[in-house]
Amino acid sequence: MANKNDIIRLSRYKNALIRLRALNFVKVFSDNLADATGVSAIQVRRDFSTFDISGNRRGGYEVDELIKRLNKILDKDTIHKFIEVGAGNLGKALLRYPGFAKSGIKIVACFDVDPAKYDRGAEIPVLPIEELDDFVRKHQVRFGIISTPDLAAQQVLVRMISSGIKGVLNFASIYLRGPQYCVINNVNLESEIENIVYFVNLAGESQ
Amino acid sequence: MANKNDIIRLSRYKNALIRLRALNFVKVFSDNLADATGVSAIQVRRDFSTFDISGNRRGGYEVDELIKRLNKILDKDTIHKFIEVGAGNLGKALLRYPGFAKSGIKIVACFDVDPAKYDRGAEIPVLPIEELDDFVRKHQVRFGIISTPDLAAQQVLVRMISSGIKGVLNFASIYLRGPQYCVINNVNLESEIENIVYFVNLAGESQ
DNA sequence: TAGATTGTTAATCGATTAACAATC
DNA sequence: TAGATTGTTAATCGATTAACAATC
Repeated sequence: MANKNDIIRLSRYKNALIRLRALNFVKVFSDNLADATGVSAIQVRRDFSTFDISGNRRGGYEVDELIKRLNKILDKDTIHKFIEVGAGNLGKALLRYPGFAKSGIKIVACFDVDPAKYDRGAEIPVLPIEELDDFVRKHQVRFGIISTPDLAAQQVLVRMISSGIKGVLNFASIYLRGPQYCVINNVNLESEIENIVYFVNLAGESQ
Repeated sequence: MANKNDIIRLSRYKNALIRLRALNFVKVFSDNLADATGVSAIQVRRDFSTFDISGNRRGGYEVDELIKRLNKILDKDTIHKFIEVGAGNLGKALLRYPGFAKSGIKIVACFDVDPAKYDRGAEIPVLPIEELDDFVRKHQVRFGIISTPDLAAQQVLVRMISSGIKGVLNFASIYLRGPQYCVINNVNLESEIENIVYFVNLAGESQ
C-alpha cells in the first residue's frame, strides 16, 4: 500500500512534468524525471509500477498521458471544499494564499472564537466556531485546516472530527493524532526551523 | 549520524516535555514520552542514546535536565537571524507569525522585487532584492525563508546561497535542491493537501 | 533482595537499489 | 537485428523493534 512518501514523490513528478511540458517535452524517460526531481530513475519506475502506470520500453512515458494519470491518482480534477479554524495572522494569510486555489482546493469558510474576527459578508466568511458543526454537515465538507494557537488545536480537532471532517492539515506546533479513519498532516514550522538550524550548525562544526 | 526524522522526534519530545512540565512532572519514563508523542518507548530510549542522553535505570529521566539537553541540541538558547524573500500574502503573514519568535528566530529583513512593497521604516523592513547580498554579508545572516511565487524560487535560492546563506526554508511548491553544504527544507503545502485528499479518498473507498 | 526501567545487541521489517530479463 | 529502456525479482541498506543484560 502507498504511504505518505510515495504520494509526495508522485506530487513531485507531477510538478516536474508540468514544467517539462511547458518546455515542449512530449516524452520523458525515467532518467529525465530523476534529474528533474532528485529521485533515482529506478525509484521513478518503481513508483509508476506501484500505481500501475506503464510506459513504452525504449520509448519512455508520454508526458500528457502521465500528467493525466497522476492528476487522477491525486484527485486533482475535483475541487475539494475545506473549512479553516483560526483567523489569526497565519489563518488570514492562508485564506488569501493563491497556492490553494492552484492546488484545486477551496476554503469555503473560516471559524474563530473571537467576535472581532467575524465577517459574514466576506468572500470567505469568518463565522463563530459554534456554527462549525452545522456548516460542515450542511455543506458536506470533508477537509479542515487548523491555524489556531497551540492550546486550542486539540479541542478544534475533536470538534472537526465529530462534525464529520475526515482530513486535517494542522499548522499548530502540537503534534495531533486522531482516530484511524481520520487523516492528519502536521506542518510544524518550528520543527522545520529547528531542523535547518541543527544541520547548518552540524555542517559548520565539521569545518 | 542523525537524520531529519531524528531531529523531528527530538523536537516532539521537547514540546511534549514542556507540556508535561506545566503539569508538574519532575520525572518521565520513556513510556510517558511514548504516550505523549505517539513514538514507541523503545524509539524514545534509542534516540536519547543516539544523542548521549542518559537517564536513571529505574528512575527515568529528569524533566528539567532533559529539556535543557534537548534545547542545547536544537540550539534553542540562541536567537537565529533570518531574512525572508517574498512579501506577498504568505510572506507578510510569516513576518507577523508569533510562532517564529517563540521558536527563537528573528526575521531581520524581508526582500521583494516589487517597489510597491518596499517599507524601510517597518519594524521588519521590506527592501529591494538588490540589497540582499550586502545586507546578508553585513549582518552575517545564515538563514533564509523563500516565500516567493514558484517561478522566482530557484533564482532566489541561487542568490541566497551566493550571499552566504547556509540554511533555507522554502515555501514555494517547487522542490529546491542546493549544494551539499547548504541545508534546504521544503514545505510544500500543495503536496500536503494532495496527501490528505489521497488518503481520505482511499479510506472512503474501502468502506 | 526483588522489581522495574534503562540501554544495547541482535533480529526484523520496510524501503531503496542493483541486476537483469522482457520488449519495443 | 542491435540497442536502449522499462519493469520485476533479488539483494542491500537503513530504520525500527524485540529481547535481554545491566543496574538503580
